[in-house]
Amino acid sequence: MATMRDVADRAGVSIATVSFVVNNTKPVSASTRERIEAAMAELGFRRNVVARALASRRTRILALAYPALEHRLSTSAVEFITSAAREASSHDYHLVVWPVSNDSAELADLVGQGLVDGVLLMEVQLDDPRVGLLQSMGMPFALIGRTEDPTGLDYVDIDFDTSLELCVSHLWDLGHRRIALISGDQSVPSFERYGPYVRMDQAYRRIANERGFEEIVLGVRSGARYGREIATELTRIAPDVTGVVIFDEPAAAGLLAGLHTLGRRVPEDVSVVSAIAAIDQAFACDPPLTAVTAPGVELGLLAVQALVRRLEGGTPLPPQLRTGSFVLGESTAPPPASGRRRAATRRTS
Amino acid sequence: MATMRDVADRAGVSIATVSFVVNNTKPVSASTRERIEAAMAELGFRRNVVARALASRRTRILALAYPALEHRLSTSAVEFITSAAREASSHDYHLVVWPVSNDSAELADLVGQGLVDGVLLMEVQLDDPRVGLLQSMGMPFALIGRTEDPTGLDYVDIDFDTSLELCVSHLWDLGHRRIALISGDQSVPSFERYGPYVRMDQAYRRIANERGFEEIVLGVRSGARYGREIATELTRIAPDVTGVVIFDEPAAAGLLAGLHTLGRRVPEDVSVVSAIAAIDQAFACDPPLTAVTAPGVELGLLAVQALVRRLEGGTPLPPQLRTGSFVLGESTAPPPASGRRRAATRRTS
DNA sequence: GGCTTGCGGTTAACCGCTTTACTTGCTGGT
DNA sequence: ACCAGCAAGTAAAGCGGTTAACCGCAAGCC
Repeated sequence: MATMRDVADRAGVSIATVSFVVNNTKPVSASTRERIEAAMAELGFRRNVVARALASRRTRILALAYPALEHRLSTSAVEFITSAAREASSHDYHLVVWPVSNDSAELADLVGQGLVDGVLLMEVQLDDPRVGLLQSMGMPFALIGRTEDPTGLDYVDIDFDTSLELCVSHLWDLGHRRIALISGDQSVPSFERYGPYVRMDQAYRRIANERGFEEIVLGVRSGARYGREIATELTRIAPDVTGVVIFDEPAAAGLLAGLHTLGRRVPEDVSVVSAIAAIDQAFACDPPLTAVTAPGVELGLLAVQALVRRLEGGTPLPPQLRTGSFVLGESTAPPPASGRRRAATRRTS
Repeated sequence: MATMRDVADRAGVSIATVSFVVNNTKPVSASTRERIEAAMAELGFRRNVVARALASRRTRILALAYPALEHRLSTSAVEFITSAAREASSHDYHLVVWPVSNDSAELADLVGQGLVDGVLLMEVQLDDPRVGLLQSMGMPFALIGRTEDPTGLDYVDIDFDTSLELCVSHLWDLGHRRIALISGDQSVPSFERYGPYVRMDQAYRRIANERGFEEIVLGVRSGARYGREIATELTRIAPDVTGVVIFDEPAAAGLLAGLHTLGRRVPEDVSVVSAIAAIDQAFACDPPLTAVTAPGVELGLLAVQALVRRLEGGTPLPPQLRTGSFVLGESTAPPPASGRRRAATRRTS
């Protein structure tokens, strides 16, 4: 590979001048610039990013740190990674992936190597130790998700309130008044302080309260098999529920299958809305799921933008909350007559 | 961050000696080593990987290049990336993701930057231009997938023959004799030279020939909605088929849903086997799919091993073909009586 | 005792680029 | 004619390591 030295020699200038035109960092006369550009073209010059990183103390590499253990929002994860990498590349950054455990020693180790300028933190816990760690190491970062009190931090996240609002409104407008939420099982140790579950829960309780319907919340572990189980559980605990919002992608499909096995028809007997789904996933279900899609692509992009903004010293990007788009499937319909009667006895907002 | 200079000063040795103990690259007396290690611990020294990369001309960074356009084997992609990253990290390498288009100019550009020591190529076409490019640039690489003639290349891939054998044997042993393959639609431009489809096709024709059953091949575009369409197609074209092997994860779910809609029961009327599936995905279907899982984790690991081996100058790893594991679901059963009769008139191998 | 050897370290030359300080040649104001 | 000011370039000092070459010294050998 040709170096700047080679280019400089060939153009008859000093190496510094080459640097100036490559980075456009100091004015250079048109004629010299031309000679240099010609030389670069002839030699097929590409600047060595490692040397540049060392000299400029900025590697232009970002890390995406995500817990390898469990991929809760897994289906959107590829979209997310791809989107983040593309956006990074459009800002002339690279993206490395760090599948770190929640153990922050591992993260400290990686950060200490000085390979990256900034870190994107996925799957943030409400009291995530990694946040404090990065702060104490002086490493810029942005969150996908957020801690309990994310004031002053750069973050992007799903707008759980609006997402759930979309789901519930849809059911409500169809006439449902017994609407359950199936969310993460917070008795599972690693789930108990998981932001999305907590926030979805809060949103549900707020909405139930506002609209005046009874709160029915079930916890499910992530995974299709658990979705099947929860179908039984739901039927046992709250047989009169006509509308279900489920917040776990794999479990949603399992729920559908489970209800089917139990002889409960969807959507005739029960309507199901998935509060998070990749669009293709929703289509793969039978019946196709009515769902709010996961804004993975958008979040990946925004997270990188926020981080880059911070790194380049611009005004920080304000926190971004995003909702996926509502996709009408065939898993929702007006409640059966009995359900509707029940509803009539209640306050209708 | 403490530098080697700091450590050297504190331990009262030269910076070279520090380098030798850090890299264990030259013998150092026990006492000096101890002093240096103490100094490192006290200062919290972490060697700067960028400086090391520049000096040693090895960045210890690997790139994972994958076409961002379409993620055909998408569900296993996260597993794959994670697994590759973990394996890389266990060899003290980092992994950057390059969602490049098939345009090899983009790849050439990235390679030219000198950031990485080697490249993992995903979604390799039978006549992938990127292979020649990397060779001509002298950049070590390993393939996930393989070109038409991969002789001399480092690659890992799915063992399509064995995978399909598992699927067909299962159906055959249940008594099926009319067994169709639903694979990628090779009339779609970007699919026509796609290795997995071609190889799965070949494997099917070979097996059909060996066992003496009629070849019935349908092409489907990737995606659940197309799976639904293909259900109709299948029923129209070959209504007497009792066993189906489908090689597209999203379409498999769609196929199930489509058959259901058409009133064809699975597995009573038709048995369905997915020749590639993430385990959770298979469970999410209704009925749970009998499937051969995608060996994404294993392939990610092996690909990195092959590449690292090449980089470190060991004897190259021979090509690795892997089959996922067979998962018995509830989408397969003996064929209906009429189907079985038909079969009896044929050669039973 | 003189000479080779091997051990444990040190010196210093890079790796390829960025960036600050400095030179040089002009222009122009007075 | 003199000096300030500016534009265009250059020289050189790093950035934080790696590594080849070298060096002093004690042991080993005849």
